[in-house]
Amino acid sequence: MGLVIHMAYLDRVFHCLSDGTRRAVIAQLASGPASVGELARRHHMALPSFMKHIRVLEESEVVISRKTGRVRMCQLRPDALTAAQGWLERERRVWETRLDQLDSFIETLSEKENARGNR
Amino acid sequence: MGLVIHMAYLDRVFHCLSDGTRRAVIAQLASGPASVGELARRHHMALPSFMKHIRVLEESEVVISRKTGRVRMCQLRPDALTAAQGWLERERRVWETRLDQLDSFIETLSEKENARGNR
DNA sequence: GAGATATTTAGCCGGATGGCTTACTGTCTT
DNA sequence: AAGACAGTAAGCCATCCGGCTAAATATCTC
Repeated sequence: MGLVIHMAYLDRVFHCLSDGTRRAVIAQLASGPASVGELARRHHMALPSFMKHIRVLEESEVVISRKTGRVRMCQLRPDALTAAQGWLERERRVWETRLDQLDSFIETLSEKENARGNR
Repeated sequence: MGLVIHMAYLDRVFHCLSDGTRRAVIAQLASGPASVGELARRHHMALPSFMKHIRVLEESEVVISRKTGRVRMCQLRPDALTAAQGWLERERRVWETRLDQLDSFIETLSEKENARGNR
């Protein structure tokens, strides 16, 4: 049950990362907070279009923003990318373990092969 | 120029990962190859719908498949997730470096603060 | 309080996505 | 050669995506 939520969360994070503009924003925010306006200026894009990206970034919990006066400042969340990274690492671990097992299986096979050859 | 291609590639990989069904397929393939039919059976889904996922997985170069006779076997590519993982790690590194710098900046500040206090 | 500034809201648009069914094409199996 | 089986092709459909413009809403600044 909590699993479903978790799934939907990964859906959102990876979807968020699947767009070049959003990845660029993340990259920029990694070196410090910035206002929506500052961020938008670097991407030849109308502000309302850009705002949609900000919303996606926030909904996927990669970015937080807070408005003071008329300017909204954005920053990366401390644990922004850990969920995505975590999933990838776990999968990779399974996958590599299996490859290792396969290797040693093949090794075993060729040892047997040798043994047979030495008969 | 090669950069653009690289971007589009990341787009595809992350988009590929943004769907729970496809992540489940990857998880399953991590523990060994399987046919399209076997894979489809575990996801209450019509085969043609499922095939679209397989196509996405192949286009994002996460999975390879080969048809022998009437059955198509799928497996993970050896370097399936490295691009995605690589991007995440690089971003995270920048982000953490900055946090460290921020820490030491704050530390410097409070040292100055102390110095001033000691005047 | 008028005007500049920084968003924000609303809504349009073409194209992609992710599900479906139905019909076709090969490849076994008997 | 007939029928079962595994996958594909074609095309329908609702919804989402990522861009746009035009108009509204605050919040400075003078």
